[in-house]
Amino acid sequence: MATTSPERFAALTDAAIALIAELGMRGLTHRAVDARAGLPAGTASAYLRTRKALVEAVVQRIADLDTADLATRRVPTGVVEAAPDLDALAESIAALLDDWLTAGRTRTLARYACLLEATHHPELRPILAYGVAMRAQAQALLTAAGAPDAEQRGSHLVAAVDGLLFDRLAGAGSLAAPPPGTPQNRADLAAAVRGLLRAAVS
Amino acid sequence: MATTSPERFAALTDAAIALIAELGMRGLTHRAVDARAGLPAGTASAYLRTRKALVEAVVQRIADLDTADLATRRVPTGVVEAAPDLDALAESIAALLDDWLTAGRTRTLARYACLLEATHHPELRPILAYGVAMRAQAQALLTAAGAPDAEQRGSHLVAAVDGLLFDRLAGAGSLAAPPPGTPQNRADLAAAVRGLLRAAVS
DNA sequence: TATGGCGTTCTACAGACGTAGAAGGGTGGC
DNA sequence: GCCACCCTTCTACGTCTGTAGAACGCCATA
Repeated sequence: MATTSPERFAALTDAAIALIAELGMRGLTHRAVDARAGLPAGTASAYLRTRKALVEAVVQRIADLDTADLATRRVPTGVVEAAPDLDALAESIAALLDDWLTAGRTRTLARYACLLEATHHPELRPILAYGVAMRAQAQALLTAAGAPDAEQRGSHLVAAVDGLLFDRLAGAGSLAAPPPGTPQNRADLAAAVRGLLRAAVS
Repeated sequence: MATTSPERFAALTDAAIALIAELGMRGLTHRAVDARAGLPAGTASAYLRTRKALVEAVVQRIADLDTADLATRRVPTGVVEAAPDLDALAESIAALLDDWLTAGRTRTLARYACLLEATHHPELRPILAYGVAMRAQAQALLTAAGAPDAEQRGSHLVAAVDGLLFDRLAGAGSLAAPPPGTPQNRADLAAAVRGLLRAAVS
């Protein structure tokens, strides 16, 4: 219960996220977190005694960063009106995806690892927060656009966009896809998202 | 090098896949595989001495099962003609997804875990070829349908469909989504896939 | 200056893990 | 009937991991 220094706590969880991204869940150990964070051995164990606590802290941290991230990226103004500017929206979503593939790649990798872990550990459900937020935004958009079945379509839309993200992340389509961070990739992603948006509102 | 009994080998890799699905990559150990397969302790270690070999065998097995699975599910006849029956195709894709969420859930979970693992272990990448096969089919379809940018759109399509699968698997959309295996789920998936197909060919 | 509390750092330990090699046992050739 | 071979099974061992608790040092108070 020695949760006294917030920056120390943040350093630990960030180190844990980096480890998960680099080595997978298997690489997440108390000692590795200490080393990665540059803190004396035993620190992670003192702050988060059990491994469960460690994983839960990671999930909470990712969820917090995600919601903060999504909050700063508001949907472009004028988009949720009756005649939404789908192209502009597609661009901004593509930019988000590209960010999550480059600067935010670490967190994205860790998030998917936790998502998989949450399959058999319901207490990790907070990791789903980003999806919930995105779904809400999508459903609001589709409702405003007057699309039928906004709830269902919004959910499908988010899932499909998530698929694009995972695809680029895992390199499944690496044969033809441009590397993340390049203008081509953003353009390619924007084209894909544009198609998805158009289909959702039609 | 004692790879003598094929059914023993298959039992080991299947047990390994089940373990990954249940406990994640962290649960994949030689001893756990032995126990799960009901074979004497030390068997997995004898067949697949290093952990790397164990993981690679798992990946290979998943890839084999995937390609065998996809080979039996041929695209419905008359679909790749000039006027493809998108609704029928959507139905059959939805059926595949639903199968992979129920009967094939174990393998689906293990596949995503391996996909994530392949991110930092390139030697695992070439073996996970299920996406390649699906992409080829999608691109052939779109080409036949006369869609522009068939290659790019086919890739996006597969990624989006994969997103639907992962979404249902991880329960991200569990708030509103019907449980896998039910007719509602198949119908819901079919609706989503239909939208994606229509957008891809337009 | 002494003292008490509290956050930090270190040490301990049991169990699990990866890996290697020895022991065991059954089968085919001679 | 005997032997050699090879697959299987068992044992060994050094390392890593999770978890606990003791030792330490710092700061505030008296």
